[in-house]
Amino acid sequence: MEKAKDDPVDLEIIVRDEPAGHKSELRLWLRLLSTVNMITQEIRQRLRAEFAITLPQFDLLAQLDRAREGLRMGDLSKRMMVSNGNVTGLIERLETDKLIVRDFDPVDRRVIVAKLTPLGIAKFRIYSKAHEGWLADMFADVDPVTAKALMKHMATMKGSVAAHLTRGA
Amino acid sequence: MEKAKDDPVDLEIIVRDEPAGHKSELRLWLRLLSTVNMITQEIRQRLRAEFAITLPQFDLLAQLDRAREGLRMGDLSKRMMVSNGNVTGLIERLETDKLIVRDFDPVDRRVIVAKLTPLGIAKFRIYSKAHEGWLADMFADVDPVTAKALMKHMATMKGSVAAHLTRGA
DNA sequence: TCGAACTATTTCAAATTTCAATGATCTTCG
DNA sequence: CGAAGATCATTGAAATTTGAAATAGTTCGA
Repeated sequence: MEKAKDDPVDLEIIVRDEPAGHKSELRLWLRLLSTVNMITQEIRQRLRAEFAITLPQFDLLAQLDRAREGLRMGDLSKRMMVSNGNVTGLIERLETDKLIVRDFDPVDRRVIVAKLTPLGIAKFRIYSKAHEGWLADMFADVDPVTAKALMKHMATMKGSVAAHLTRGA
Repeated sequence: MEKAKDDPVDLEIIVRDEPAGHKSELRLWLRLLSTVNMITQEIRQRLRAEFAITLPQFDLLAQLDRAREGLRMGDLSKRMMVSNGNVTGLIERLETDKLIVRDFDPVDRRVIVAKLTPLGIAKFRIYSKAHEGWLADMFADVDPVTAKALMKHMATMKGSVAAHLTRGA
């Protein structure tokens, strides 16, 4: 006796789980997102309260600190994962504050390279140390084993995501 | 023969690890952040391309979809982890599009409750299904064991962070 | 070498976002 | 009751952010 496609039980399951039961992925995503948001807001608030600097500006300084020879606007945009126009505005404000400078590339005159000034380096050193301390505080109850597992599993997840992007497949 | 504090090797380690060796926390944070950014940008782009809706608007609709009886502006603000003023602007645009409505609370006239319209419910249902599918795609290479471990470990991390916030301890 | 196709950056409009200040309403307590 | 203090939401200014269009410069093939 055949059953399959007309089995009422199967239909019931299908209806309840429309359309493909991806709830667990959604839950994982929401947990990831809310945790990151929580941390982000805490850092934003502390940067403002203690150093009167915004989080996006801190992020940009951090990129330049890691690349002392400077970065092109486009590279900054890619590394920060924000739009080109966004970087232009941030750079303008930081240049006004004398924390960075813009230099034209003599070889390719379309290219602009931004780098930290000595003042920018000095100030970021201070911000950066505090920032690391805040993270260590917030992660204090995460034991090393858990942290290590997270590093590994997040690498897996990041790889999966990167492999399934619409654009940069 | 005593050694300890004058041991050159120990000093070397200390110097290299100034000021308190929180590099591993920083690395974990950056990995978390970049992964979430990658996913966020992908979802933002797909929402725009396929449904002509912005990510913040989708997020707000999602909150209201989970609370069919409606939410106060302040609750929306807390759940979305954004400022009060931000929610006001988002709600105004969504109200213009007839996706949500605002009602005064008859008991407490300071309170405003936002809820989905039937149109909002119908449209969000479509957006939501697509959204879940995109997540499932992006997480396709994350095996269930890894996913389960991530759920658990992210709960630990979220708890640690929540316990060490400046504000809402 | 000319011009079409690319590439790097800026510009612009609209939306988002924060933070502080304001307005309106409630609550409490003398 | 009635004012001080607390709560809820909006407003306004400045910064951030996106996405598309515009600018300027480079490259490469006919």
